[in-house]
Amino acid sequence: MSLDLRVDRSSPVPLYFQLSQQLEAAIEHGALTPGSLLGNEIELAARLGLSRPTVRQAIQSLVDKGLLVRRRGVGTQVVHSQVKRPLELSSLYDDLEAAGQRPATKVLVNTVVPASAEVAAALGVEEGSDVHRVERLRLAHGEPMAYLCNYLPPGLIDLDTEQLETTGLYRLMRAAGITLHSARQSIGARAASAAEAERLGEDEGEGAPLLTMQRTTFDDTGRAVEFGTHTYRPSRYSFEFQLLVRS
Amino acid sequence: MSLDLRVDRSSPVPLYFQLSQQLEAAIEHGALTPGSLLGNEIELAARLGLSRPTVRQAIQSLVDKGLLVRRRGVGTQVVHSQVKRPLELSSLYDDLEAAGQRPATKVLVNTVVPASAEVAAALGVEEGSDVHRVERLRLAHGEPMAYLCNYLPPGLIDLDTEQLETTGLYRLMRAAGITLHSARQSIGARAASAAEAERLGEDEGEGAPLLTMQRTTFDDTGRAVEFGTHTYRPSRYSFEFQLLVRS
DNA sequence: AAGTGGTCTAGACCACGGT
DNA sequence: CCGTGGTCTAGACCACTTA
Repeated sequence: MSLDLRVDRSSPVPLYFQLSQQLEAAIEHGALTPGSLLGNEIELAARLGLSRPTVRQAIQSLVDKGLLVRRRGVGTQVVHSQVKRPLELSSLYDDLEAAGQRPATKVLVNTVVPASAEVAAALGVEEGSDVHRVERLRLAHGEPMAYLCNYLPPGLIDLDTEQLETTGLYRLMRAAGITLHSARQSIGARAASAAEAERLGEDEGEGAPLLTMQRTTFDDTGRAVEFGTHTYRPSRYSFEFQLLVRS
Repeated sequence: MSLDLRVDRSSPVPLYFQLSQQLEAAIEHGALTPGSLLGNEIELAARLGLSRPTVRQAIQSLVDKGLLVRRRGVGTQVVHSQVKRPLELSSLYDDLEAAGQRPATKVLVNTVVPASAEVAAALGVEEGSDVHRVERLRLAHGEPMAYLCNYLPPGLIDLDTEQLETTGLYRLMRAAGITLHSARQSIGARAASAAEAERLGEDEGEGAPLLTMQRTTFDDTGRAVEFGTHTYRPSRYSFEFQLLVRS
């Protein structure tokens, strides 16, 4: 059926990006079915009036996303997949909002404290120097879901309690011009203390299983911009993500 | 210091790959320090006798890995980082081996069973059709660390109990010519049943917190090749990984 | 204004997979 | 053998950052 592809050369959007978006959309809503061939690059380039490298760049970006597979001597195929989106550095707030869970946040603490050894090591600052400390309780449908304790280096961002209650920390950082780049995460589990169980509303009380996550986030210059220790109610939350095999 | 870079045109290894490997090695052992500029692409291309697109391809691959950052009008910098390796589809066996933990495996069950509704949905086979079922206990230093229950579609791979005890499932699949492509994971926590606690040697017994993981793995044609339900002793294991922000 | 990366072209030859 | 993707070249112009 030949797929209606076209590029707009007067647009400021790069040509390869226009093409990759259209291909992705075609895959998304089923115009390109799993397993179907994409047709060779030279023909595709000729049809669109583009050079082969430009077409390759578009296709490669979708291969990197895991939507397409290329095989020498065969061609480029749509992956056969239940595959949807790759793992990304996600915000719990955004995750909940996307799931239609109506997230709410209660800021418990928003202050400046001297950095403990652990926090200093994670953020790359002097032990005992001032860092921001924010403790929040995240609720969904009025039920506690997670307890979030975060540390931030000073002077990076203005931590307004009201803003923290209406949006996520990541969104605030991005709005402050910080380009998030990578994060190191550790996910584990342990038994709750009596105080933790109480805080999260776990009826089981002390000893109830908790899902824990520690994360240090870096901006594009490699500086640590946030260190967080989070605990989740496992009955309410789990981490779901998609991995791609690195080639 | 100018960094001793060179390419071997008689090698079958692609030029861009030779270059990216040398740059990565230079970053790894500190010849290129965090924050340092890489010098402009044109000059680098001229110095190596390569074309600019080839040099760009080398640099881009390191940008994708999170080792370099590019800025228009500024240049290409080494990321400032504690950043090491990106998240990959990992094998518990390989992880443990890399950590010097001397993994051992005890195969508890290796049989063929009719697929339950959950397994059938995950593997994309008919409910009640035959699937392989493997239950293993993974030990490190002689201590139980995880209980692994996996299902595989029939006819994919020869599941030899002896091989399963000496290596990981992923390595067996790769050796059988299966190209792993992506996986969908869910990580959570819950309380152990009495039997589970016993199996993992948790003294706390029933109610002890467990770290749980469910994973469906797909090959490069998008077919599900493995579905697993794993439980880990949280005192012995946690998931550690690095995320990159998708651009 | 100068220098950087971002995009794009129009070719070329090679390696691999299937016939 | 032919067709595919994989790699590579030698240019070009543009957009952005910094001084």
